[in-house]
Amino acid sequence: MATVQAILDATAHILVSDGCEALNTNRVAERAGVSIGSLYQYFPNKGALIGAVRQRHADQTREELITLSAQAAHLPLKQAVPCLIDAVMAAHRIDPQLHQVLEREVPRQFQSWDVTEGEVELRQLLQALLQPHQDQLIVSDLALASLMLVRMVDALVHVPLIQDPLGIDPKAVEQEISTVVLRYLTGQA
Amino acid sequence: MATVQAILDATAHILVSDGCEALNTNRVAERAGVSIGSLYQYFPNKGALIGAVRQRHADQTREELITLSAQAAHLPLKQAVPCLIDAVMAAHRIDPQLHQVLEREVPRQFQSWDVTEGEVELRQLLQALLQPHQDQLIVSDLALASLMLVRMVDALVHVPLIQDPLGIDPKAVEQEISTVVLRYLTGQA
Amino acid sequence: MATVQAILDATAHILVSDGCEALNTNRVAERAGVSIGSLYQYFPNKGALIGAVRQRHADQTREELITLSAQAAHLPLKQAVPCLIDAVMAAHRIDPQLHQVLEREVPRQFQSWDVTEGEVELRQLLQALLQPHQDQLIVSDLALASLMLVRMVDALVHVPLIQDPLGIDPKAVEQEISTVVLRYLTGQA
Amino acid sequence: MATVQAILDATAHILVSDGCEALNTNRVAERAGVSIGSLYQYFPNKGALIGAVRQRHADQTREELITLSAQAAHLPLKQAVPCLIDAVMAAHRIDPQLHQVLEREVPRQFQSWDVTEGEVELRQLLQALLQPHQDQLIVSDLALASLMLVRMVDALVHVPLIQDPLGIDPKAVEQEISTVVLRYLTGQA
DNA sequence: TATGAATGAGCCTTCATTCAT
DNA sequence: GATGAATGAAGGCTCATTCAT
Repeated sequence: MATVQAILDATAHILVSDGCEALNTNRVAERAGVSIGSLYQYFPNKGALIGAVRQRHADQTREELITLSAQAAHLPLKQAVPCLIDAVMAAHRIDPQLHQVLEREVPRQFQSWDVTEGEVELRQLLQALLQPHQDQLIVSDLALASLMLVRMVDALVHVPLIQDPLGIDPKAVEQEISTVVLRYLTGQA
Repeated sequence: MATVQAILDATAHILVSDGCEALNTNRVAERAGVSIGSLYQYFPNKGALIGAVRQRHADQTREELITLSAQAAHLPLKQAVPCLIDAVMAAHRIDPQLHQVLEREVPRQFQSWDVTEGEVELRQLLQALLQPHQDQLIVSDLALASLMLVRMVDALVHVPLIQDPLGIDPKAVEQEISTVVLRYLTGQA
Repeated sequence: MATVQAILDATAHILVSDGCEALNTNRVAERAGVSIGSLYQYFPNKGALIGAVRQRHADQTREELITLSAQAAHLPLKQAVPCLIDAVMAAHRIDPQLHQVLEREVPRQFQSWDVTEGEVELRQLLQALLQPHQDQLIVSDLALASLMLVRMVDALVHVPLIQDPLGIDPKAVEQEISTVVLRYLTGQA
Repeated sequence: MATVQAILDATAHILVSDGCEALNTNRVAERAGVSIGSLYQYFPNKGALIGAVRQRHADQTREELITLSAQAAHLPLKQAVPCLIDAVMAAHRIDPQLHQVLEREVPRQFQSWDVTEGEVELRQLLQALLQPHQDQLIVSDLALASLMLVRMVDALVHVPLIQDPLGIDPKAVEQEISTVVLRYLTGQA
C-alpha cells in the first residue's frame, strides 16, 4: 500500500542520510507524510521498520544477483567470473549507501537471523555455478572455496564504491577483483 | 590513571556483552565503580568514550601487527605470507568481540575519520613488505595489490572466528587465506 | 440490536478477563466482530460503553433481586431473612467477576451518579419488606436499619464468592449472614 | 528524603483530587516540583508510585488501628466494642478520600497481594481481642465471627464518611455499628 | 449504515549532561 | 578532584476518536 511504501522509503532515506541512530519513529512518520499512528498500524515497532527495509533491500539484491548471474551459467569460466563480479557489483549499486548502513550500523537488537541465511544461499548458488567447471579448478574443496569467494568478493566489491584516499582507480579495482578470483580458482588470470 | 582505565574497561565490557545500544554513561560509571561526575571529568561526552576505546583497541592491534609482521620481513615470500596472515589473525584475536562491535555496530555519529587512516597506514606497511619480493610478483600495481590484499585478508580473517553454518573447518580457512594471497601475488601456491 | 449486544458482551468479557485498564474501544470492536466505526455508531464514547455494561448488569441484578425477594414478602421474618439473603446472593452470582470489576476497578471518570441511585431504591424496597414485621423488630429506626443492612449484607455477600486465605467455609459464611441480620433486627437468631 | 516525600504527596493528592485515571508520571513530577527524571530515580515505574502511596497509607492506618485498639484490650466487652469501632473510624479518617480511591479505583495491574494480607492480620488481631470475652459471646466460631465483623465493620464505617441521599444522621450510624456488632456477638445491645 | 485507515494528543520512560556540595 | 542528585529534551508507543468511502 502507498502508506507502507512511503514509510519504508522514509525509513531508508533517513537511514542513508543520517544514520541508524538518527532514525526515530516520529521522524519517519513525519517524513513519510503520515501520522505516527499510521506507522504503528503497519509496523509493530521500530525494529520491524528496519527489518522491513532490510528485507526489501535484501530481496531486491537477491533478485538482481540471481537474474544477472544466470547469464554466467553458460559462459566459459574466464568470462563467467567477470560476469558474476559484475552481477555482484550491480546488486551493490542498487543502493550502496543503504547497504552500507544496513551492513555496518544496525545495532545488535535489530539484527535478524537471516543475515547469515542470505550468505549461505549465496555460497550454494556460487558452488552450483562453479561445479560445471571442475576440471579447470585447482581449489581442493568447492564448499570452502565458495565461502572464501563470497566473503572476499563482498569485501572487494565495496572498494570501488567509495573514494580511495590514495587515489586508486575504481575501474582498476573492479578488474582486479576478477584477477584475484581467477588466480585463486585456476592459478591463472 | 586507574580511573580512566576502569572507565575504558567498563565501556569495552558493556560494548561486548550488551552491544552499543546498551551503552550509556551512567551504566559505564557504575560498572567502572566511579561516579558519573568522574566519568565526565575525563571524557567530555559519550562519543569520546567510544572513541577512546576504539583508539586503545586500534593501538593494541597496530602494535601487535607491527611487532609480528616484522618477523616476516626477512623471510622468503612463501613463508612471509603465512607469517603475515598469522600476524593479522593474532591482532584480531586480541579482542575479537570488541573488534566486531567497533566494526559493525557503532553508529555514524561516533565513527571517526581515522578508520580509513589506519587502513592507509596498513596498506603502506604491506607495500613496503612486498617491495623486496618484486621479482616474484605478477601483480601489475603494488599499491593496488596492497589495497586488494588488506581488504580481502581483513574480510577472510573474520571467518574462522565465528561458527560456520555449513560446518567449514576454521583451520582449513586459515590456511586457505595464504593460498588465496599467494596465488594472487605469484600465480602459484 | 445484535450489534449492540455483541459490543456489550465483548466489553464485559474483556472487563472480566483483563480488567478495566485493558479495555479499549478497538479491542472491544474486534472482539465483538464489528468495525470500530460501528461501535461509535451506537456508543458516543468509551465511558458510555462501560456505563451501558454497568446499566445492563444493574438491571439484571435488580430484576433478579426483586423477583426473588417477592417470595419473602409472605414469609415470617425468620424465613424471610434467609430468603432475602439468598436473593441477594443469587443476584451477585449472575456475574460475580463483572460485578467485582465494576465495583472496584472502574475509574472515577466512568462512574455515574446512579451507583447510589440503585442503593437507595434497594433500601426502600427493604424497608417496605420489613414494615409488616414491625412488632418483632427491636431496631429503633427502620430507615437507618435498612441502610445498615444493605451495606453490610452487600459486603458479606461477597465473602463466599472468593477463596478465603484462612480457609473459612463459604457455606458457613452464607448461613452466618442470616444470623447477623436476625440478631440485629430481632435480638435473637 | 524530601524529594521522595514530595513525590508521594503529589501522587496522593492527584489520586484524591482527580482519580487514578488522571494520574500520570509527568503530572506527579510537576506537582511535586521535581523533574520527571528525579521521579524515576526513586520509583522504577508508575506502579511503584501507587504501591508506595498505598504502603504508606496502609502503614499509617495499621499503626493508628493497633495503637487505638490497644486501649480496648482492658475494657469490658460493652465498652470495648465502641472503642474498637472508634479506632477503625479514626483509622479511616486519616485520609478517607485516598482510602476510597485506593480501595475502589486502582486497576488490577497495580493491585498487590498484600491487600488481603492486611485483612488477615486484622482478623487475627480481632480474634485475639475477643478471646478473653469468650464467656459472653454467643457466636459459635471465633474465626468466622472475626471475618464477618471485619468485613461488615469496614463496610459500615464508610457510611458516615459520605453524605447520605436519604439524610440519615452520620452520628446515628456510628452508634448503630456498635449495636449491630454487640447484638451479633452477645445477642444484646 | 458499516467500514477501517488515519489521526495526533499525550503518556511512560531513558539517558546524556550539569552543578552544588 | 570526586560525588551523585537533579535535570529535561526526546523517543517509543497507545488508543480514543474521526471521516471519507
